[in-house]
Amino acid sequence: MVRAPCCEKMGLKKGPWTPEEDQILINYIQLHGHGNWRALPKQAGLLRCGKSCRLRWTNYLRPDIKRGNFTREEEDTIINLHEMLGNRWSAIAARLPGRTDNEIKNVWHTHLKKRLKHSHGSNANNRQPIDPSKDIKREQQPVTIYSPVSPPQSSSDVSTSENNSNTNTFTTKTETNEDVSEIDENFWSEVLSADNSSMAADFRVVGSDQYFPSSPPPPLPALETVNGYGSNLYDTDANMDFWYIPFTRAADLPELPEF
DNA sequence: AAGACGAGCAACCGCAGCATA
DNA sequence: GTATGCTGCGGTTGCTCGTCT
Repeated sequence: MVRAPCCEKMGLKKGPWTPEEDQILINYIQLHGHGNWRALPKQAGLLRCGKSCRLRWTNYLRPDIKRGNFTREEEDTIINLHEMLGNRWSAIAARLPGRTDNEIKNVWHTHLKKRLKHSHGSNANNRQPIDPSKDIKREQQPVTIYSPVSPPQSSSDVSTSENNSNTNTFTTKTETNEDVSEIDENFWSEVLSADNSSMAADFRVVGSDQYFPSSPPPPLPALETVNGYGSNLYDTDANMDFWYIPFTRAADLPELPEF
């Protein structure tokens, strides 16, 4: 089996895009969309392969791309999601509006890996707090309870309190990279039937994101204290039919280590 | 001032997965 | 069931620019 000739051998251009090429691509996609990437360059009059066009569009020219430095919150989100998903950059990018998988990958390799290394020494894969400034004992982290059945509509609907060491913890399976765990049907009724104070006693943030099959809830306000990471409380996953909440009802979690 | 070096980032490469014939 | 084509993804490369010596 002979591999198809690469762009260069086909007389197609490689390397950095010129502003003129960018404009041609933008104009074409605005007029016709990008149904077939392979056919696009020919139809648009570009001496590029379809792959190159797609990459240029998705990573740079798309109108919803957010340019500029990553905020601390975005970096924390990436670290958090990477811990959960691994090198699934596109899945991570799906939760960071305006950021591309390529950009996130670059940021990870250039900034975040180093940051993690400095935070935890050589063991970058453990589950200890990421930022030294957030290096607080789990028992001191604020507790935040949300009901995915009826998501809170404002920050006043959120129950937050300081945790205590006598937590009677409900738990569920820790999320793996690939699986979506099933939540037993009693779970959310337990949550909903609990008043705020008992919820604070029953649940705690354990520093792990959790997916819950559900329809996407309405947007929530960002809460700076949640999970110590300052991220939104939940986010939708563009590719999957569920959403996640950055706390875990931790049924089968192992004993949390003391720090 | 200039060369060496390293960081950051855009772009490329190759593979896997999916759809279709 | 198999071959083929297309797209998307993750790993990697190499260019550019800033900093250091």
